[in-house]
This record gives sequence, structure tokens and C-alpha cells, in this order.
Amino acid sequence: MTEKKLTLQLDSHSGLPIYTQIVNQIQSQLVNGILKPGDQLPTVRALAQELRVNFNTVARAYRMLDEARIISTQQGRGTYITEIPPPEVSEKLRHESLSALTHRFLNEAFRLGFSEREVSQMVRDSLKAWKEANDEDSE
Amino acid sequence: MTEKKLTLQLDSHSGLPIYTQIVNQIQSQLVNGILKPGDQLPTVRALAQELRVNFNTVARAYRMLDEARIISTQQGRGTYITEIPPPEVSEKLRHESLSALTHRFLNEAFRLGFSEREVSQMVRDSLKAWKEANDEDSE
DNA sequence: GTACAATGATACAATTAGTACAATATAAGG
DNA sequence: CCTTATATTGTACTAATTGTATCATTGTAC
Repeated sequence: MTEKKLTLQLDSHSGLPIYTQIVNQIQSQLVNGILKPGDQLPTVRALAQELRVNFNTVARAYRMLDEARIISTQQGRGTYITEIPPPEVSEKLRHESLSALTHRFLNEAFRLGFSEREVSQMVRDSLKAWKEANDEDSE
Repeated sequence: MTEKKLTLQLDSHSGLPIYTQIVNQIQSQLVNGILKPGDQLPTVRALAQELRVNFNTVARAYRMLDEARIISTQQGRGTYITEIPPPEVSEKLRHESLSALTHRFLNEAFRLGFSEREVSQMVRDSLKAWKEANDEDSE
């Protein structure tokens, strides 16, 4: 599902900034299923050329989508749609999803020979580090 | 114990560079015992072909592992897991391996929109369930 | 005119790919 | 055996492709 064409329609008279139009239309295409999780988006330069705009404008749109966790931009590699579960998924599904993810993690850890104690300690430490990093960001 | 197949799983949109993924997974397999001291790794070109990446990307990963004294790369000969899991390397590796695994897990969970609270609760529950299952086994 | 948002230009950094090379091993010829 | 040619392996350097950061320019509202 890589190598998306991504046909966007910009409207100069809409009053909306170009980057906003890009953001909106990518979101729309994701909701409509035209774009799917895992899809690779065009490079900022490729899309910019197609839309006849500066690539920084596309980069700005991508950055907004990245901050919204909708896409994942990776310097030197490309830009991908993330795999966020749709907001309408039930709490039950959410729970099952996390449960499955956690089981895969624990399975792997135990397969590697780590003890319950080591694993739970590492999770605690990592969560703590994560929280501190996020606190710094929001300052 | 030479001629290892070395099955690695790359994820294009994990956010981690390919060379980092290679490093992490080789470290894990060493900690796990899938790879043992003295084992010969695939050549940079062979592994690159299997992973469908440029051989310089593999070479970069090998160089990082070499600098960490985990493997020994020898021009014209090949690449081998270091014989003596040197002084402090072994325990350090174990720790780093678990740390990397945990970070991948947390990253994925947060990317899926779960909160710290949900994650830590799920880990606790799962560990508890695991322990009880093991207790039953040993009765 | 001033202020501010939008866009463009330029330089940069990270990752991966391409090309040529050096060291070692292996096999062939003598 | 020893020498030499060839293949195999990792290395070094460079280029190409990607997103990022910073500042300049433009255009519009007040």
C-alpha cells in the first residue's frame, strides 16, 4: 500500500491557507479509507511540485499532522500514515488491543529470559522517564 | 555454529532507522541465546539482500555492534559474535536489550492512544495473570 | 504604515544508496 | 609447496533522498 498518488484539490479562493487545505484533505482521505494506516505519503518535495507550492508549505502540513499523531514523519526516510484505531472503537476493543500488545511484549521479554521482576522494574522506569520527558516538552 | 540464518523483522514505519533495528535485534538474539559467541553472522551483502536494503546499511549496523565489542568484523573474512562476552558487556547488554524492547512496547502503546495509566495497569494485570498461570503449572 | 499570518528561499541534518578500494581467503599452475 | 589469479568480505568516501530549522518576502487586515 505504499506509493500513494494522493490527489489533492487546492482552492485559491477558499480563504483557507494551503497547509490547512492539505491537512484537511489528508484527514478526509484517511476517514474515507482512501488512505490507510501504513500508507506512505509523497515526499514533501514531490507533493509540493505537484501542487505547485513551496515544499515548506507541505512540510508545515505534515508537521501538523505529525503532531496530531495522524502521520509519522521520519527524516531521511519518508512519511507514513500511523495506525491509530478509529475513535469509534469500543472500550472493549481498546482493552483487547492493549491486552494483545502487552502479551506480545511480555512473551518476548520472557522468551529473552528476563524475570517478572526485571520486566516490571523496567516498565516502571521507562514510564517514569517518559513522563519526565513529556513534562519537559510541555514547559 | 557458523552459518547462521539470522531472521530479522524490519518495520518500515516504526520510526526507528533500519540500522538501529538491526542492532537491536542482533543484541536481543545474542542475549536470548539464539546467537552465541563464535557464531558467524551473514555477510553484509547477504543480509542486505535478504532484508532488501543497501549493504551499507547493514555495514553501519555491524560497525555499531563492532564498536560496542559485541561482534568482530574482519575485512576479507567475515563477521563473528565476540568470543568473550567481555567484562561488563554481558549484563549491560541484557539491560539494554530489555530497555529497547520496553521502549518499543511503550511507543506502540502510546501511538495507539493508550494512557500511561492504562498501560501500567495492563502490565500489572498481565504479569499477575502470568504468575498465577505459572503457579498452576508447578502444582 | 504596522502587524501578523502565509508562503518562499536557503542551509542543514539524518538516513540510505552507489562506487571504488583494501584485506583476506581460496583455488589454479608451476 | 609456492606463487599468483580470482573471488569474497568489510571499509571508506561520496552522492542522493528525505525531513527540519531559520529567516526573508509577500499579502492582507487594521
